[in-house]
Amino acid sequence: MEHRIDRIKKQLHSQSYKLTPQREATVRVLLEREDDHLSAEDVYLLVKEKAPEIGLATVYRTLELLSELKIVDKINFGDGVSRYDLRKEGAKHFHHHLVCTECGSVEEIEDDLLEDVERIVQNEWGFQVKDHRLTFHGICKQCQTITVNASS
Amino acid sequence: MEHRIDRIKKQLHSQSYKLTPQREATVRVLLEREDDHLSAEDVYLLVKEKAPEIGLATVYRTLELLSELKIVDKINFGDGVSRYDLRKEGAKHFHHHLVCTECGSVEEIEDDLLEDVERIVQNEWGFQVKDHRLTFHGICKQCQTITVNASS
DNA sequence: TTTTATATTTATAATAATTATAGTTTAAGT
DNA sequence: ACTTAAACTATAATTATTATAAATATAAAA
Repeated sequence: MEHRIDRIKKQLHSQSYKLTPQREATVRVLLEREDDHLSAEDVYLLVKEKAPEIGLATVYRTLELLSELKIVDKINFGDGVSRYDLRKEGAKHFHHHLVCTECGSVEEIEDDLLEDVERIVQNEWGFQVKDHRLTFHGICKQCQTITVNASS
Repeated sequence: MEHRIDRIKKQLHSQSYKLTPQREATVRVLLEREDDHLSAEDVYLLVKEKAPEIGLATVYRTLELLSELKIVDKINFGDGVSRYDLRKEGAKHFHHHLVCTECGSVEEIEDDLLEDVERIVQNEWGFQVKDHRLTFHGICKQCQTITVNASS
C-alpha cells in the first residue's frame, strides 16, 4: 500500500499538487476499499474515522482531483449518486461492471473485452476512442441459483 | 409519428396506465427530438410550448413511467443530470453512445456491437445479461479535423 | 346520464447531492 | 522567519429530484 501511496504522491507532485494529510487519508480509504464503489458520502464517513476534522467539501474536491488525474474513475449506476472507483495500477482501460438488478451487487471485470469493438468504432465511425464505460445490468450468478431454489 | 404514439398508447393501456394529454405532449417532444439526449428540464421546457400548464413533477413522473416501460432509457453522461433517450422502435438492445470530450456532441450507434462480449460475460462469469450501457469517450470525427487544421 | 372510485395533475415543499464562498490554516520557497 | 499560494473547514447556496396535499380529470358502475 505504501508503494501505491508513494506513486500517487508523485503523480500529484508532477502536476504541482500536494498530498495533504486529508488527501492521503482519502486515498487510503479508497485503497482499503478497492473493490467497493463508494459514494462521496461513503468516503467521507470512512475518512472521518482516520481524520475526524475533515470536511465533506474536501472529500468532494479530492475525489474530483483524483478523477482528473485518472487515479479514480467516477461512475454512475443510475441511482443518483456518483461513485468513485480506483483504477487498478497500470490499467490502461477502465474496467467493466456487472450490476445485479436483484441484489444490487457490483462485480468488476478487469479483462478488456472491448478491443475489437473499439477498433470498429475507430474505423467505421472515425471516432478516436480515449476511454469507455461499459456496464451490464442483469442477474448475478448467486441470484440465479436463489431464484431457482425459491421457485422449486 | 401518430403510429408510434398509438403503439405507446397501447403499451400504456396494457399496463392500465392512461395516455393523458400531458403524457402525450411529453412523448411528442421525445419523438420530435429523437436524436437528442434531453434532460428532464429540457423536456419540461419543450413540453411547455405545447402544454404550458404542465408541471415539472409531471414531466419527471412521465419520464420515470416511460423508463419503466422501456420506452425510453435513462442515461447519465457524468454531468450530474439524467438524460432520457427514446428507444428505437423494436430495438432489442439499448444503443451505444460516442461522447466527444472536445465539443460535447453525442452520437448514437445502433449496431449491436456487444453480442460477442455478452456471450463471454454470460459464459465466463455466469452473469445473465438483461441490458447494457456502453459509452465511448473520445474525439469525434469533426473535432479531429479541426484539431489538425488548428495545429497546422 | 349521473355517481363513484381511482388515477393523475398542479403547485409547492422537502430532500439529497454537489458546488461555491469566506475566512483560516498549512506548507513550500525565499 | 517571511511571504505567497494552495488547501482546508464550516457553512451557505445551488441544482436535481422526489414527496405531499389538494384539485381535477377519467373510466366504470349504477
